[in-house]
Amino acid sequence: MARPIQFDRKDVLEKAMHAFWDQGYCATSMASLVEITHLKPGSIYAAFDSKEGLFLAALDHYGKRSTAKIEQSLASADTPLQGVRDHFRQMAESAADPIAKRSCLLVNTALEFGRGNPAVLQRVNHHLGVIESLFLEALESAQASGELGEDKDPEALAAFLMASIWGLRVLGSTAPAPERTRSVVGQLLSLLD
Amino acid sequence: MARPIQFDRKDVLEKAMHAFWDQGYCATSMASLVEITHLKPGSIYAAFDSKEGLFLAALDHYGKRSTAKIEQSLASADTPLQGVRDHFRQMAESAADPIAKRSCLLVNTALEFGRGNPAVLQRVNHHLGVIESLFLEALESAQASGELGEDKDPEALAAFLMASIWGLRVLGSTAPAPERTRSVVGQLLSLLD
DNA sequence: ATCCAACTTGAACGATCATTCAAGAATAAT
DNA sequence: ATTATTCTTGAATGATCGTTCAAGTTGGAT
Repeated sequence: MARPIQFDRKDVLEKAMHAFWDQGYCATSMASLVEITHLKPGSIYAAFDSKEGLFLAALDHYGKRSTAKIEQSLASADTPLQGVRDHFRQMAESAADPIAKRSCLLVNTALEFGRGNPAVLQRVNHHLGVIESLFLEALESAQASGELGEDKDPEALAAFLMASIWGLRVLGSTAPAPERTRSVVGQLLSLLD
Repeated sequence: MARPIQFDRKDVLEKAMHAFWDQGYCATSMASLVEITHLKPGSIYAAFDSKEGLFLAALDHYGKRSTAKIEQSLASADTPLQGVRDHFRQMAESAADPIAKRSCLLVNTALEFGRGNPAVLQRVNHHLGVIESLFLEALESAQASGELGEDKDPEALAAFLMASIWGLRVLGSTAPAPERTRSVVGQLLSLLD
């Protein structure tokens, strides 16, 4: 029995996410968020409590977005292992595209906040954990079907794949050479054979 | 024929480096740098021009420090390939130690500055390039002596090792489990066999 | 039609930001 | 001892930071 919210929350989160992704948490000012979201300060604070609140919401938005993309890669492949390969090849290609976003917001956040902010780090670890479990699931399924050798350790491989993703993301923001990224992906995927 | 500088430049750079390493460039205020270095604002600006100038100097200090450490690992090993292995094992152990510094200042910097600041990114890429060339040298030397198989590609492996370092550094700042890091290192080193 | 709770607005807040600068202190050369 | 030059000091600068709030606006409930 009152005035309903005027803005589209998803749209605002998407815009805020890109701002934080591009510039980092600290370097993204409230003034720029006001400009980007076309909201006034009061509306932002009413909806998200604080700059950190808005950031956490944007982080969750990013997390869901990322896991959905991976789930799609895995689901649309012929076999589980092929899905994993597809996702990494796709990552290598997008790293070559200058328009595609650099690095990974989760990684950026983990590094920017250090051990300083438990609430933020817990959220980051949660999303990273979900992603890793998707890979682990695929690897275990591949092993069950005989696609992945019995001598392989799915858990160790999943952890390794996560570390590789992070490395690739950093690689993408330093060396823009496409063949370089493809070469690294080729190396790491050879561990799945 | 004038008053000489009173402070030890290396000492100041070391302190500033740790501050930037811990908190990032943006989150490290001039006020905190004044406190940490025990210099007054005027002295800092006289010696380093600006906050960014001090940061670049601290970044170079970090770069030299890092390359020296790797050179030592490689030089003190029995064989080139063993030196590479030693360095990664050592990295896995230090990642398990909560006292050891998290992540890598070069990577943090690359991610924090994005494509925004060419001067900073160029410096980061330079230091990363030096480190990669050290690994490449070791791998080529190993191949020449027959320690590394002729079927391996030293350049691709060196690029892969760099990506792995970055992944490990991120891993260290998210999941503190030591056996996890050791497992990842084991996986990636198996590519050298 | 009226009312009231919720949302929106935009100016204003004190705090902190990086930076400057004039005055004081210290040294090397004369 | 004097001078010339540089470094050090610490208060002050304007800008920008995240945040608040009182006034204005809107729309569902009665």
